[in-house]
Amino acid sequence: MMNLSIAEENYIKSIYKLEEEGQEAVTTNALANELDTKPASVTDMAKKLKEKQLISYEKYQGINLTSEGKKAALSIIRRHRLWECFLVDKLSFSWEEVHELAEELEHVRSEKLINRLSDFLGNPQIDPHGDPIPDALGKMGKPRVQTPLHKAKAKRLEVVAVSDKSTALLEFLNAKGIRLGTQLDVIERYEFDNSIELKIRNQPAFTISEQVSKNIMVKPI
Amino acid sequence: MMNLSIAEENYIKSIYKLEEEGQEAVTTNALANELDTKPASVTDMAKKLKEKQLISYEKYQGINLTSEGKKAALSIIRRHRLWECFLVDKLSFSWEEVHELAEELEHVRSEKLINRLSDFLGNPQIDPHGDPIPDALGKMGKPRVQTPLHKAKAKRLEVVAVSDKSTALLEFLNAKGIRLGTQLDVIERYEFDNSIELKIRNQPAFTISEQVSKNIMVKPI
DNA sequence: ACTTTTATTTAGATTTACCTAAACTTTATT
DNA sequence: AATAAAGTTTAGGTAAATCTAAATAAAAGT
Ligand SMILES: [Mn+2]
Ligand SMILES: [Mn+2]
Ligand SMILES: [Mn+2]
Ligand SMILES: [Mn+2]
Repeated sequence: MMNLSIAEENYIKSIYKLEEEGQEAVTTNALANELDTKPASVTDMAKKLKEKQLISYEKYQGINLTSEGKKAALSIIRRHRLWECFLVDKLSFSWEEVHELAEELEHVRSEKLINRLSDFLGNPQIDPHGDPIPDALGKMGKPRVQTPLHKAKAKRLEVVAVSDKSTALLEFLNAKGIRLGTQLDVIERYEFDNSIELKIRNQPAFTISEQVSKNIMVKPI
Repeated sequence: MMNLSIAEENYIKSIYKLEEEGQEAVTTNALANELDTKPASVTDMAKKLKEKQLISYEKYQGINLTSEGKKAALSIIRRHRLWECFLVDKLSFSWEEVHELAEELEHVRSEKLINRLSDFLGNPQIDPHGDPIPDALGKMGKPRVQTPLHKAKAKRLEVVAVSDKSTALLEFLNAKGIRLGTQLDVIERYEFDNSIELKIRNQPAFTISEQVSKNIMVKPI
């Protein structure tokens, strides 16, 4: 596997993410938006990554990772999520603080370092946001059947992941007492704005917007 | 303190190192050599760092860090050495493996991260090569009176640091059983090539070159 | 089918961090 | 003091990663 620049790694990771979110072919605009850059820059980089055989790309046809590209993406994601575990488990950061830091730490490329880190952490399977961690060979468990709260049918649910890692959302969840493993009772669903009234065991009920519930992944208990 | 690029940080750190080694003003050539780059590139960067007020520099007169520059250098060195401690103490790397990795990790700039890391490690005072670690305020203990083995007078000595961090030297020292804290008996000094015959407690005596002894810092016991 | 809107690409610049080759200073040697 | 050698800077260029503005293609509306 060849050496990628930090910029190239960030592109690969974002392409992986958008593909995972369902995009058949990742569009120039979607990538520009995800990476907070301009479409023209994406087109430039697309040519370069195609040259390196990490993506398939034809003018106006969007982008897809090749199997080489997927391998690279999984390796970067593994680093990212292990560093997040380290920060939370060992340095007592909270889940809304670690994404930005891991965004930088993930670019230190050393197999040996990352495998030792994994051992040191007890080879964790999920990161602080509930996302699965690829193993040293790039295997990432099952695709994880993620039901977002706004589509869940059961009344009693457990939080298994959050899909948006922004500080804004995570701080909101902190304030409401929602974290990984939290058990929720759905009291009411309001059709008007798709808001949901929730209750956590000994606490008073509260309401969250659809925007929020879309980003909370749950499983029935 | 402004934001420095990785390249700028590496320059600042190298200037600090060369100043520490005694250079009144750091020369263009010395820096180019230290950073494995070309003198013309050093001149370019010198202009930029002067602009940012991190160094004082006049054409043909060499380079010196300003107090701002020193502050920046100490912060980078703190990060470098704490990561080295982490790698050795927590991930069981050996001392010859950690310099290159720390060379990358040091560029993740977060006060909070580095202070938590320091706490996590028990606020160590010296790194795996015997070098002192600046505290959060940039204080670095005493300048440490480092006697290189080739100049030491006493017969019984303890290894307190190594000044060259190359894998080559450190692996050589590993092979000879020399590490931090090792106690050495000087058996003989050969005037011809300044080689030194040494003995470590239960082991057979062996001889090291001046090249090596220059890089082993000792104190009498 | 034609037109408007949206998405994407190209053309041409910019910034950072390098480089080589040539010019210029400083220092050392006759 | 004059010349040679060594060190340093300038001039001009390259590659990566970005940008804006203009051109072109695809999609959506009528
Ligand atoms: Mn990143
Ligand atoms: Mn995460
Ligand atoms: Mn470095
Ligand atoms: Mn060190």
